[in-house]
Amino acid sequence: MMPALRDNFILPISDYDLDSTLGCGQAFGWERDADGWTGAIKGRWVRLTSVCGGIKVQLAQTVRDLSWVTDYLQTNVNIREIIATFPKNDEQLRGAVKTCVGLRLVRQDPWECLASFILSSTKQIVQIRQIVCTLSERHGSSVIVPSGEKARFAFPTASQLAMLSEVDLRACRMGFRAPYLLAAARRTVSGEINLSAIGRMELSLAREELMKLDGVGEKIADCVLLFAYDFPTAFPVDVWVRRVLTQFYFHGRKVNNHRLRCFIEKHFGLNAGYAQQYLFHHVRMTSGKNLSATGLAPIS
DNA sequence: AACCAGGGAGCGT
DNA sequence: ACGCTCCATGGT
Repeated sequence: MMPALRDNFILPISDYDLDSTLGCGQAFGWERDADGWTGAIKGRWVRLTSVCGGIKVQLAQTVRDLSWVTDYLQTNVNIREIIATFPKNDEQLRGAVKTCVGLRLVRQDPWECLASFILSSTKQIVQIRQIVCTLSERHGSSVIVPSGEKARFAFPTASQLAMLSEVDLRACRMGFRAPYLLAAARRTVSGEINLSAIGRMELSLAREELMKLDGVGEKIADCVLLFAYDFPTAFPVDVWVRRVLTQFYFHGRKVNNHRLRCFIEKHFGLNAGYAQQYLFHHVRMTSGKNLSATGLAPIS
């Protein structure tokens, strides 16, 4: 029997915190208001609200198939099973997990994720959001929204960006990242870099492939591998993660990259990427720094 | 008003 | 392998 045509659903799920998941800097196209988050998945308008027992999903049009939403939100993932794969005797990590209950990883579109993270270098979360928003408004396709809702725009496709000029991109306030993004778009369109094929590669090869792109180093490659592709051991190391790793596991002494990667590989296990996300979120929340500029403070 | 944020390229060591 | 500077922008 076919499921009914509906434009709103409740996804029954526990341990899913929308605020930390959509606001923590893994995806940049979501907008928060008083009671929920609005964004677009695969060019379709979506509004998500935390309700008792799950997540309320509102759409602009009726659908039968919700798999594009559940795939994005990864609501089929059993987070307890993931956490159970973390190292048993790591009290520091356990503590981080405890302070971040409900933090999840979502599964993003590879191009949008790659482009967003090319834009992320040396930028704070609010600024990345700002750039993504401007870029989408000016160069992305408009999305069908329910009556009364404000206009929304999908993140521009590689083809949409490839035909622009560096000047057009710089006008979206992305500075020196403009030539990187433009080249990535053009090389994606030309097929020189094949984003679908990357998902089928072995992790280290996929990483090398992404790092062929100008403006994509280890950190950004790992973000794309973790947030867009199914590589649960990808482990992005930014300054925050490096900081928390040296504190927790190296007595605050500095470690070279090689030793750090060796440690990560042998310590965190099958779902290292999730562990990274908990450590990242935890250290940012507890660093004592003013997070108002990061977009995290008003969310939590 | 200088300085900071903070990833990657490109350099020199 | 390591360290340094620059990049563009917006916030403090």
